[in-house]
Amino acid sequence: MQGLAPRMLGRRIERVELRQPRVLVGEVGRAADFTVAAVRRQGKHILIDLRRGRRTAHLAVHLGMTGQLVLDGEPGRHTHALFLFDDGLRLLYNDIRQFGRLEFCERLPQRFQRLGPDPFHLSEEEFARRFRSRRSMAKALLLDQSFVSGLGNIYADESLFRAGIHPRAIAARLRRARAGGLHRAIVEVLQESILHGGSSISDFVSSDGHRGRFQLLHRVYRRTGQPCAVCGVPIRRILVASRGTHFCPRCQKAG
DNA sequence: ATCTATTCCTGGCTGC
DNA sequence: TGCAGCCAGGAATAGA
Repeated sequence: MQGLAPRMLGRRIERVELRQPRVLVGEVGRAADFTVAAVRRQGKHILIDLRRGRRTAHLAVHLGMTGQLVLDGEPGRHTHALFLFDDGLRLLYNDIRQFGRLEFCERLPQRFQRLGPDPFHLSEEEFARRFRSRRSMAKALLLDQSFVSGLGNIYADESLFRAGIHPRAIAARLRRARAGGLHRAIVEVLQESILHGGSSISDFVSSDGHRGRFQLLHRVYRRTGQPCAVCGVPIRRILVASRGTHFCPRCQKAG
């Protein structure tokens, strides 16, 4: 997103080419003739605010697992939309598994109002209060976008590991200090991954498939059977909220 | 409120 | 070497 904004801001969309209807919502072609007024993020959604005279609209993008927004790349077999700007800049939306969505809308859909707060904009106290008011499992809560927005499977597992909290721990049963520690772990993990380029969309240009440095930071995610970096006990994998969940059975406690 | 299962889809992996 | 079968996963949805 940070890579997208400087180049797209103020540019007018001259032409739109659409390939795979499945990932497209609304009449994406109507984005033509609009100018990019802002590029921002809400949870896992990237919002491209558009303006044409007094009219406003949005391109709302959710990358899902394998979606990519690519500037000036070559369109391939997984390119579903192509935006050509007035200065020759080209924006591609690629998505291999088509779990992502690219939507054109005049007003943001309801689901945006249901998005919970960004972890960065929550105080530790507020997070702990919200967290301890819920009776669901810690991992499920972190994945619930109406509780906090922006966390996916990787960062949920990594945050719980750093906080030493078992993914199946009941949120309401954790002591306040532990809930606060979880908020610190979340912010730490997110900041660290951003620092290592994990969230910079323009870095995804490499066609060699999502191999960012952030993978080197993972201490539990997809490390099943490998020794815990802290205590050496093998990392375990279980299902929580129908999601593959990785944790250290010694370092992460339910209490 | 909160749980599970299901659906979408493709590439990567396993095993024969 | 080829190919079938299985699996992951974000979020919406249905049903408990």
